[in-house]
Amino acid sequence: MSADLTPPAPVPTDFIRDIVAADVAAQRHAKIVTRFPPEPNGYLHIGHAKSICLNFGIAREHGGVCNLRFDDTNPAKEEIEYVESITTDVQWLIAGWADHCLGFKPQGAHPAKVTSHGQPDYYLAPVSLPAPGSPLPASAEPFYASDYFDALYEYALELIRRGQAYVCDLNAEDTEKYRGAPDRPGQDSPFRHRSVAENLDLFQRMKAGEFPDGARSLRSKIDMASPNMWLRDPLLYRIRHIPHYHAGAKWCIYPLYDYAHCLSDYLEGVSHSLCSLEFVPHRALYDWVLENLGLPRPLPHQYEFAKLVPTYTLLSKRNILRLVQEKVVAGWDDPRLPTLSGLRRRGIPASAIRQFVISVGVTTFNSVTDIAVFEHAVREELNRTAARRLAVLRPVKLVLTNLPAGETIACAAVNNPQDETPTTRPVALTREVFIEADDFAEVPPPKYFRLKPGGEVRLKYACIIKCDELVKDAAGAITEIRCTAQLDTRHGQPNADKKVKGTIHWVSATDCLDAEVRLYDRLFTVPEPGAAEDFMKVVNPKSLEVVTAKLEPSLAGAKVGERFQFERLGYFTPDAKDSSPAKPVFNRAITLRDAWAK
RNA sequence: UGCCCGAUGGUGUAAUGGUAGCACGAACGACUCUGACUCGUUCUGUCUAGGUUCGACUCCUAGUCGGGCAGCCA
Repeated sequence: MSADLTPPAPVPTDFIRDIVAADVAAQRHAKIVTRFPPEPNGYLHIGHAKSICLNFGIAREHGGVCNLRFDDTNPAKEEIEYVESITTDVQWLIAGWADHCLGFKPQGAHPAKVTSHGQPDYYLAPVSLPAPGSPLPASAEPFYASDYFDALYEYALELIRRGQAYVCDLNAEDTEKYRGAPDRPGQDSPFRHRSVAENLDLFQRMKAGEFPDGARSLRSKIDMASPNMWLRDPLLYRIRHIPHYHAGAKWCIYPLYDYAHCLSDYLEGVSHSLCSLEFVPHRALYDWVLENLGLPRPLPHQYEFAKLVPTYTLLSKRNILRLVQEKVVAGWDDPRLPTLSGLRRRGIPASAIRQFVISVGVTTFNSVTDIAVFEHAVREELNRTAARRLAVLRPVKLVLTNLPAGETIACAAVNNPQDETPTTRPVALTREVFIEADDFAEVPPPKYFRLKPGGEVRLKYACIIKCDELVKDAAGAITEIRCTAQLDTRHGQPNADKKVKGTIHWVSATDCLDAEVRLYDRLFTVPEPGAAEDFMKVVNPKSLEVVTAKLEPSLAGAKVGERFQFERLGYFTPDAKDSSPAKPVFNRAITLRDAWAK
């Protein structure tokens, strides 16, 4: 977790931040508490990054806290693998930016019985840090909705006592029939008018495991004729005789999202509960549960915003899972995927992801964001921070005929021209070098600045060379380009200022490193793969190209997490899984902008 | 064809009854030991029709178009 030296970008306001600011001004909450509540059933992607940056952003702007909470109320889908990856990804994304706002709870802690305003209540606070910004103790852990099952059960009992919930014996099919349709009112369940005593008895027996899966459910008693389908006596609990990855085998009844989520927010003292637009119809239910329990503390409120939809990418967990299962990609962390682990492995800095999702803004309009906005944020960050190195992806041999074999000419290469006081490193020019195949054309197209027969070009950081002659094999392919080096055009030499139109990169053929380099391109060929009949049919067959490149020797020490600009090519990082000193593997995060290619 | 939500350039977003701005993108140009970066110029917008008002992107009405809602998923 390195410090982020990015100057604090001005945070644009939005309608949610306006609401929070008004609540702060009115002192409606003792503290601003938000939460990021993923279900641990998949990996986090860049869409989640928008939610993370909103929730943590609001917390940090108000000296508040944002709890990481696993919304794990469906044991059929959730796995420990996902809680681990999600925890890692969240911490990576906010490191150096909002890590001091991350809300974790003491290990093993459950909501405590407390008294609030003279009333019995439950509450679970995040660990309190000795000083603001101090690191979380190793004993802290994320919040889990499944830690609230006891409290949730007590609240359900209370709802029953208040006559607001009942045990229903309808099966799933009949429940659906009774619910009616959006343009047709539903019908009351025949079990809607059971006595409180009978409901209490039945619900306790549900918990005790007396009934099979689906035999009964606990339902809210709201309005079967409501125009809002989510108010037609929605289920609160279902019976599932399966163990839970976190709660163990204790339960066979599990709460549903709409019941668990609002109460989880309440238990944690959440002030603002932010979710995406598809939950708008659920908001009335969120409020109903909280309001009908007579809770003593201030209630959290739900606000909704539009999801991020970038072009040329697929964001739903279900679809990403399919790409993984059908081996279109190599795993959840394949660098072509928009998962946070994939983006990290590809070499995308967390700060660029943050900058991107923040720049997109927060509204209630379902929009599609041009992926170019993301690419711009990545380039802007990497241009500022990445050290420059020389590397040749598709090497062609070039011989400097006036330079004796074995002689080396010391040159100084700038590490990052964007630094206020750029430093340099030595690179050695030798008789034989590699240049990029693209940088030579026997028959140059119009306006070609690079090397051509009889032409001159500068070898970056070295000198100007002139192309004298080509050596070809029997098939006519160029095997060697023979040039003369104009050594007096080196930096500090009399003709250093001589101008040529083109400058190309190079690597010494006798002092270089072989490396596998993975060149990634968009995974899909169309802007909205999700709108295609079958997104499998619009997968880009050229999304990955692997080359054996020649690298300048200093790249031997490259470490995972370091990012480099290979000059004139793009930004690259060692692959976290496959790269080793003996066999370096680099991933291309993104190319440089290339006006010439167009 | 019930209810809810939304609509500003190619894209995203700002303007909260008072000059429609910013960013991405595109085109052209300058600069350049990265055809990068940087800089300059240009491009394109308030869904429609009424109404309120001195004045409407903003408020009202109707329409059009788009999205959402009928899991014992979240």
